[in-house]
Amino acid sequence: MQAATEAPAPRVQRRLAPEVRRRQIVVEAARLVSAAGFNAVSLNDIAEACEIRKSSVLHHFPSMVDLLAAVLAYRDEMAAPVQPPLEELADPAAASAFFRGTVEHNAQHRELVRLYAVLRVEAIDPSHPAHAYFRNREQSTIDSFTAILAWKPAPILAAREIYAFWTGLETLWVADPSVDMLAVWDSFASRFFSVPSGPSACA
Amino acid sequence: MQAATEAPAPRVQRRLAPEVRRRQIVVEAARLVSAAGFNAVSLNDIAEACEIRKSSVLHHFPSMVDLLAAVLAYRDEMAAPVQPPLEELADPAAASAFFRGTVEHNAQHRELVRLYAVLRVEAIDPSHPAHAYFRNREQSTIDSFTAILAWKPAPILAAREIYAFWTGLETLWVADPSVDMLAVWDSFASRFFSVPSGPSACA
DNA sequence: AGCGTAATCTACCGCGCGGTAGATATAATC
DNA sequence: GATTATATCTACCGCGCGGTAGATTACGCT
Repeated sequence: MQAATEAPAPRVQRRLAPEVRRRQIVVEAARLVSAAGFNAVSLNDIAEACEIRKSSVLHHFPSMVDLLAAVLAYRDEMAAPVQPPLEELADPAAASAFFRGTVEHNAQHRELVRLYAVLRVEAIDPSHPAHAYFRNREQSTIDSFTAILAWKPAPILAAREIYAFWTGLETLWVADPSVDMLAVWDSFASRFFSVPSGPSACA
Repeated sequence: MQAATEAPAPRVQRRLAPEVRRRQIVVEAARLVSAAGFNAVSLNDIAEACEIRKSSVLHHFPSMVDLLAAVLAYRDEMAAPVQPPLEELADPAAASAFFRGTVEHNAQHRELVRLYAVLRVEAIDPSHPAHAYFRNREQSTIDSFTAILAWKPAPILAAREIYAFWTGLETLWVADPSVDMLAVWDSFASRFFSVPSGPSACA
């Protein structure tokens, strides 16, 4: 029966290169925020995930809002592997393939999709620190879609439709991982990208 | 130059019947939560909106979580005007009309739609007090849709598709009121509810 | 091995949080 | 008008929040 009830955590102070630590903080913050939303995550939560103190987090990021900005930049960096020029997507087949490929890609990056879905809705509130970011991003995304869907009778309407479905599907999938996102996408896309005036469309 | 720099708020203590006050608290809480999410609203915010103290709010509701439950019950109460039996919706025309009518109805109740959209995503987190509520609600909604869409080749897939689009569209509309929700809905529904084997479908 | 930089730490600040306890005052009833 | 029930109030509690100040210590460099 040793009397040693002490030393529950033999912590050793470990020092990381600034860029390494910064990256770790951003990654852990993204993980926590994607799970519970920015409003539900504290400086201490992030510090604990990195096994440091909150003042050390603030040494690398001046404030929580700055850290959130870094998280958004991190998401952008991770979620844009390839972006072909819009001119190459200006017909139904190319557009369909592009969208499907992106859905396929996102289906393998659950956490990033969840981060986007959660923050986007939280940021509807104009006082949310990510409000402007998402307003701009949403606008430019729908603008791109409108350009891609120029062959549709009502491109703006179609762009809003596909964006609404896309985000709705991702949210559904984030809430329930058992949903086969690609199957639901194909169900939608088979109608959305069909050309009803074509010779074989009504077989 | 009157020296009276006092009495900025000539407050009079007003007493309301419990059911009236309870209702007021729930309505104001719903308004605030729909705007910023449950995580961003405090007891004090709600009390101020009712022009009482937070301890008075807690006199009517034992805790914030109980108040949230009341808010959810309030939403259910407001958002279910008529619900025809499923058997009457078992064909494309009836289903299409039912869905369209509900979208039309929701387009006139922005705040309730926003409340649902915001809480639903916040509650993806299992530790959120509304998590179980939305898990159940989402499941039963998709189950109902599956029954209504039994005439589709893949009813479950179709149910998830229409639910994803619906919620995505509502979220898009909540974030940007300039979106014509009904027009985007019709764009989607005209394909979703069309019967490609019909004689006039490909005119 | 010794030095200097700076990443990390401890300690603290003011504030607002959800919630509790008990005093006060409003309004219905007799 | 006096009595009573209770809605509302004031005051307080412990805690965790984001953020600051300054001491400490790990590590690269010579």
